[in-house]
Amino acid sequence: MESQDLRQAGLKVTLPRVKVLEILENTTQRHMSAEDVYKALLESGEEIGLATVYRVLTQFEGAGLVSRLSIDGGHAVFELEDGSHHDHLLCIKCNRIEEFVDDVIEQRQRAIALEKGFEMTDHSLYIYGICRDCQ
Amino acid sequence: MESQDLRQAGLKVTLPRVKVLEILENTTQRHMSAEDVYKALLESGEEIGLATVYRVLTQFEGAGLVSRLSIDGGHAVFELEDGSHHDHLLCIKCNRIEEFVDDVIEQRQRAIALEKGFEMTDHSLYIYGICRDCQ
DNA sequence: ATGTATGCAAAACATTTGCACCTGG
DNA sequence: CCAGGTGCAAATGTTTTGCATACAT
Repeated sequence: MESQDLRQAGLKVTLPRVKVLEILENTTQRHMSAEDVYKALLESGEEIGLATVYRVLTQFEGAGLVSRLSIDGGHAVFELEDGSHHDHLLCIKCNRIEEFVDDVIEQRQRAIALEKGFEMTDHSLYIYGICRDCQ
Repeated sequence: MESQDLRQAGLKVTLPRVKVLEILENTTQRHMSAEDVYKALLESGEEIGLATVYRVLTQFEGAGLVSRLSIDGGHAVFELEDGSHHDHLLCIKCNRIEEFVDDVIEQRQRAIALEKGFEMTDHSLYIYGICRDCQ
């Protein structure tokens, strides 16, 4: 139940937060922008402001419930956090997003950070291309 | 000489283009935002509009004279293109940007795209961390 | 009750665009 | 001369914020 997740995350259980979480959990589309979530809310008859959607998603990110991807600069999409780190492949034609995990890359990144004297805190990797269906 | 580079890139040699290119070539700071370039122009006494700086940088990108990096979503910086592909390490404290090349990662990316049926067109990899001097 | 959350409208921000004017070849 | 480039101001799209009101605990 969503209320539990919210309470555990230290967030007060409010209608907008429950509804946004419901949308994220029930969508077939794993990656949604704030606007997408907002539209989905309107479609399910919820009167929630776009500003609130942004606020809620940002809080969810802070609480570790979702993660934010920054696609092509100036457009964020959110995905439910499932604990498993992964990177993304994006189709530049249909905007499909696929996920992948690659231990070799993960390890090399750590090695590079070390070499350069950086304490790695995060990384972002996007592979852009044309997916099977769009070729 | 800058005029040559511009002509070769198929761009008419105009004052704004020459000046922007000069800034990029003479700055110690390899990575500059449009705003940075604009300010540098003002400081060197050039009256060039910010809109023009954006237009020029975009044309330069198209012509392969510079490449555009999209840092943390919604803020682009430009670097002179030197022909060598590389990725970036960013210090989250001092905003320093370092470059690196890693063939293992490059190759793995290609392999992943292939596996997923994507025809890879591009990729972006940023490692975030705290640099030696900021730790 | 009371501190937090929300809605709305307005602001912020980086970037782009329309249009009249200017300029390079 | 004339296509293309520029400056300015206004528009854009996304995200954030101020503030008065509403709500969860």
